[in-house]
Amino acid sequence: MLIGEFTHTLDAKKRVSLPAKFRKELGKQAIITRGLDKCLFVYPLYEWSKFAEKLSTLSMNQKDKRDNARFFLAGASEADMDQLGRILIPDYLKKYAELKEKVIICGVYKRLEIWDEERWNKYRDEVEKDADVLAERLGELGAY
Amino acid sequence: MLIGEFTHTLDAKKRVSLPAKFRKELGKQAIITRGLDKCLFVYPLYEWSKFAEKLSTLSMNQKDKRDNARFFLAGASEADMDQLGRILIPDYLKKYAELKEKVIICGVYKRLEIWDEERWNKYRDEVEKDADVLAERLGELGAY
DNA sequence: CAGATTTATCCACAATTTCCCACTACACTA
DNA sequence: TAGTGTAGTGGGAAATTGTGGATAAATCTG
Repeated sequence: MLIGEFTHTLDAKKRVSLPAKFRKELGKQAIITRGLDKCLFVYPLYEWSKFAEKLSTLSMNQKDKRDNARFFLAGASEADMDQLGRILIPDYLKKYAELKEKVIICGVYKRLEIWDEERWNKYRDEVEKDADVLAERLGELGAY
Repeated sequence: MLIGEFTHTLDAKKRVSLPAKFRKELGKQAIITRGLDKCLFVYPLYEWSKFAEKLSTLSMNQKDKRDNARFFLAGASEADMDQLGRILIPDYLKKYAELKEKVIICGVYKRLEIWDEERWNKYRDEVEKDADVLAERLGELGAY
């Protein structure tokens, strides 16, 4: 189970080291793909293959299915770790997620997510704000 | 497994080098043909024969199926790589896909697709906008 | 058949990627 | 607190990749 939040740096050669905690679980090979909300997803190979297999069997005759397959498959890339547990972020994924030097790596159960630090902070602030509102309402309604 | 996205150039002699990553999987010969959404499909020989087999056994008495078969089969052409892993794009395919100098080569699991860079970017932006749909699909396919 | 144009094969350069090792920082142990 | 180990970061050298061009073979044309 991949949980926790880490700040790492993306070096000039577009490498990031994955938190040591996650390495055994990911094994030697992981797949990195476009994720939702402009972050990147990192899956252990076996998790991803299941997903890819399903995607690839979607009928080619329907445009929305083709679109989906392209987004996730073309957006994916094998990320094999070097001996120090770092992976390489392909250019197009770096652009997609707008990664700068500092990135956030967080575990979300079966996958990791990689965020640009700034975008992550903004995102989290918003979620937290919403949570306050939610909590307030709950309080008003006497749900505590 | 052919995945990933690469930007390459189509030179004056209508050659493109295929990403090194894909070469072993494609072998010395591939089939290139018209693809859907105005891109080109590139199949490894083995995958192509399966695909062609399927196409040719489609019922001959439905017009749309016949059209389909013609579209893919008549448009196909052998693409043998030179020693540096480049293939030649026939004129009629170059026109069909409106290829200019910069092209995108992306892997969609069992085939490659070749897109004109501009068209690809526009296309992807649109797909990306439908994040809701993507998220939904992810859910359906059990990627959470 | 000669000349011209296209097509194929080969080579060379430059830039990127890959692989390896070194350094620092922090934590845990003795 | 010194010592040991691990984790994260940075950089150098070698190998590979992508691209453009040169030369040779083939095809076309008048």
